[in-house]
Amino acid sequence: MVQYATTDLDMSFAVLADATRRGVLEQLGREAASITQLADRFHMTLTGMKKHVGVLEQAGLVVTEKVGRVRTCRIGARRLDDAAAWIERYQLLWDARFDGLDQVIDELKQREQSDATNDDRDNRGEGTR
Amino acid sequence: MVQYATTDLDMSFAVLADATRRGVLEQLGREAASITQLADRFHMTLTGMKKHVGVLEQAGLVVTEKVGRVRTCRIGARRLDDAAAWIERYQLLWDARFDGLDQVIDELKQREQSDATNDDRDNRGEGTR
DNA sequence: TAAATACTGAACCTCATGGTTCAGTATGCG
DNA sequence: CGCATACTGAACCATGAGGTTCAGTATTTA
Repeated sequence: MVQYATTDLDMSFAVLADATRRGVLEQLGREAASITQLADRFHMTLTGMKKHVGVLEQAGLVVTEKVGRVRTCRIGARRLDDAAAWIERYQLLWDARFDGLDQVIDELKQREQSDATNDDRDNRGEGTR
Repeated sequence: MVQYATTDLDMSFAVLADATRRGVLEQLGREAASITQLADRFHMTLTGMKKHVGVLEQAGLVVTEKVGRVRTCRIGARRLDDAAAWIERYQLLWDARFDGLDQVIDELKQREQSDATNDDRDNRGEGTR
């Protein structure tokens, strides 16, 4: 479908945006588990958990292996380095920006105060029709 | 339930799961911009970009200020520390898990070899934990 | 004052997500 | 064998995300 246009980074972050999936990752980080065990632990149907595991597996964050009728899930070889790297890069940008802007911010705060006496409504402009 | 204070983390990661939003953050990290400028840069309607900015603003990652008819967007005071922290914590878990399993894996490989000389082609040896 | 600019909000569209139920299939056990 | 267990897949559902258009409102500019 459409989804293949999305990048690894998109997928990494999207995967992490779900609390259940983060929980599963942490759980598997501690100990391998079957689908049933995970479903129980997160109060969800087998089918529902299977989907989450599928997402995690497709992202390379989890590997599974079926032995007999039991599918065992473990954390996968892929780390979250790309996501971590993006955030780290952004932190640098942020630091540079804010370090350089410290004076400007002070100025803005002062200006804000004088503006407040004048006009403090910013987003609710309609009074007249 | 076992879950975290899901909302913040959920939001942080969800915000980052969109390439446009990541781009906007990077852009604003370099230089403040109006909605129109951002919309142009990312080939999107004003309304569309406004929504993204709204999401970023609600997450505290962007602040905006309307002066006259122009709304100027800047990166906000909030850093991505919570997201970074989660990933970092997971990296530790991951390392511990995989470091701890190194010997096991080595053993398994060796066992594989001796098994191959035998007759048993079953190498799914993780049964014992 | 009239026209262009910049944003805003409502309504709508399409598609993905997170979850379910239900009906299988394969496996293990007594 | 016959039943319970464990997973699988299809179908369905509700919600929300990401985007659009269209019709405004407010501000600047000529």
